[in-house]
Amino acid sequence: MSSRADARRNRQRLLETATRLFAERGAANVSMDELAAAAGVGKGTIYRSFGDRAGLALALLDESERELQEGLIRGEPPLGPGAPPPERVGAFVRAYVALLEEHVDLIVESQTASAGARYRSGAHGAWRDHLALLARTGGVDDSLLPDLILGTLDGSLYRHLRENRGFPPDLIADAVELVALGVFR
Amino acid sequence: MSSRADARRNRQRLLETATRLFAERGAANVSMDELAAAAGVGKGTIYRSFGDRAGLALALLDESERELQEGLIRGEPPLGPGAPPPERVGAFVRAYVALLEEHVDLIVESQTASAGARYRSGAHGAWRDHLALLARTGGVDDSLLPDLILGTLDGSLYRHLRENRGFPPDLIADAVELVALGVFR
DNA sequence: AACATAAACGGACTACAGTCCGCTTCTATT
DNA sequence: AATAGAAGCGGACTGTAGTCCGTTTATGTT
Repeated sequence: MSSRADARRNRQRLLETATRLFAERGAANVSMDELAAAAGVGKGTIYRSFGDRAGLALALLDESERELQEGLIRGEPPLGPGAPPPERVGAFVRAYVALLEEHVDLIVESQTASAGARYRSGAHGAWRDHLALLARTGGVDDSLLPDLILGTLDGSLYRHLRENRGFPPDLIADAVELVALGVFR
Repeated sequence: MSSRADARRNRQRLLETATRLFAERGAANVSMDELAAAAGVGKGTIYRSFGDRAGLALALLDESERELQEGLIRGEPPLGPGAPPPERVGAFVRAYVALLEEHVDLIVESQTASAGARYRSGAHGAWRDHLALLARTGGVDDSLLPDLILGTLDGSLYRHLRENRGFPPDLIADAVELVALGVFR
């Protein structure tokens, strides 16, 4: 990691403080100045550690995203290896909807900054790779379909469907699964 | 429209000036202050007319979106009425990709502002309604699938696929069509 | 322990979206 | 034509993301 201990400590404090503040008042209602003040550091320190607001959101998502990745690689089937591709696609969709349900705010924050920050994140690449692998295994074109399926799992779309249109997570997951399986037939 | 002639005139000038500036330097590189100055009005006038940046983008998109809507309602099949639903879905996808190709920047701008501005726009509702009608006609669930298909046509995703991943419009349209037809089978 | 130096810090500063409200201009009415 | 009131205007102001750079501090070296 960072060579200096104080930097690691500050980063850790920022992550903890951000988690708390975001939980208390909603990510969208916490400014970077407030976060800096609450964590007792200068604003520059946040930006040194995380680059920008999207980077902070991505860092806060990191743990949950790693867990899901772990499940995909080493978990029990059908999420992990062993089950036929269509079932694994369904399991992934459900797991990702659970992630959305818990962290929409962060996921949306991670998208808001300058064009396509999230698409270039490591986690997003992992989801794409996973779906691409399943596609190849199932004999399906793997170049664009993974991105399109992930498009149906977009954060602001999910929030819109949940909050404005009133659909429950299960129904959304069912519909996304239907779309995904339509191409994995 | 507005009751006052000067307001209509200012709105028109703003639309023309914005079109020109956006074309010259890219929408993302034109600030609201610059636009106001270039159009010779105060900044408040922009906000009175368009609400916010997303509203301005939506207004600039209006003409092209109306054309597409017109094509859906009164155009020749397969875009217009008369062809079987799956063919009409394909035609819509291609037409929408053409719209994206021409106006990604504006479409992305129309999404950037506060949560889900675009989802609540009239045009987006029209696309959803259109796909929902086709779904019903084809005996397919129409509650969520239209939104998910539109999710695969998201502006920032499209830009990412075009600019970062290097796919040409045709391939993207093919893939989206495949996804859409997968559920409309 | 003292030092050199690179890493990290912090807060003033910039640029920008969006708000607010006192002032101006249009227009319907007489 | 004069007028009153509503509609619209404009630019100073606010809040916030992100940058910049002079100052401070951690750490490896002697």
